[in-house]
Amino acid sequence: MKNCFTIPLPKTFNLSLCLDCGQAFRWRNDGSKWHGVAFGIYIIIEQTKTELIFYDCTEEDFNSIWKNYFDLDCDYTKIVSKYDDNYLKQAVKEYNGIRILCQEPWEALCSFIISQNNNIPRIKGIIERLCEEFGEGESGKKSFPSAETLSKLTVEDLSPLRAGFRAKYIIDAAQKVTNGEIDFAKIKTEPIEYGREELQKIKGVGAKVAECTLLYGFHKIDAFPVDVWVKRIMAEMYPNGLPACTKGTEGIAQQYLFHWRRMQKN
DNA sequence: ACCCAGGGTAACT
DNA sequence: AGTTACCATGGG
Repeated sequence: MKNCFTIPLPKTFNLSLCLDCGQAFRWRNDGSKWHGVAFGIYIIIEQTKTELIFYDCTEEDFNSIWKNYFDLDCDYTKIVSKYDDNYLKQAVKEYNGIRILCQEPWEALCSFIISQNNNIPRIKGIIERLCEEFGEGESGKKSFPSAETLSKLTVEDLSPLRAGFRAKYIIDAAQKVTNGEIDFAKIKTEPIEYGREELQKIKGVGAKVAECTLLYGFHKIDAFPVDVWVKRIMAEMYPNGLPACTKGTEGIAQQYLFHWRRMQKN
């Protein structure tokens, strides 16, 4: 039995906001604790006033997975302190501690293919069924199914997911990733424009899904996904574009604005 | 019954 | 090059 691993609470960090702001879809909360799976590892995490507790977690697992997953080497305090306009300041004031998680590229790609013309509760349901049906491990703790696994399936095989017209897109993405048509290693190292072009070769991947994949799966924090909420934000608040203080970190500004706008009624 | 959801595609002007 | 119907599904 592993022990738990505890670290002092990082600055500009809020566990609930990181896990439930619409960037990752496999986390559930149970009182003050959050549980979920990333990189094939099941974990329970709790944030207290002063600490972050990783249950059943070794220091090795923390260093090799969770430290990176929560982007703990990035100084978000420095980034958000640059915000010099009232909307961004307000979003950070209300939702301080959102970070861009470093998810697995395939999980991010597949998840945001599922997200198209869909809502977050339903996205979570489809992904949960996807993992239960085709992932590996104990029920409730299963890994996200690999592209290789899904590449061998048919649209009919995916019918239990109730993913609708997105099922064929999932299969096409899995095949292109598995047969090397899409090269994740190169997308990671090349400038963002390369990933934009490559990812959109997948059926059902347009500009927005590509942008989400680059932001959440490849940690390209200058990616700027524009969904219906961000579209509203840009029309209502930034008709002349994002303020200059977000240059190079547009994806982080996007996450604060997206969550802030989505949480307010109307 | 109608509208919307972290959109994209194909078929139109 | 810029619009528009349509795509499955489920909640409000």
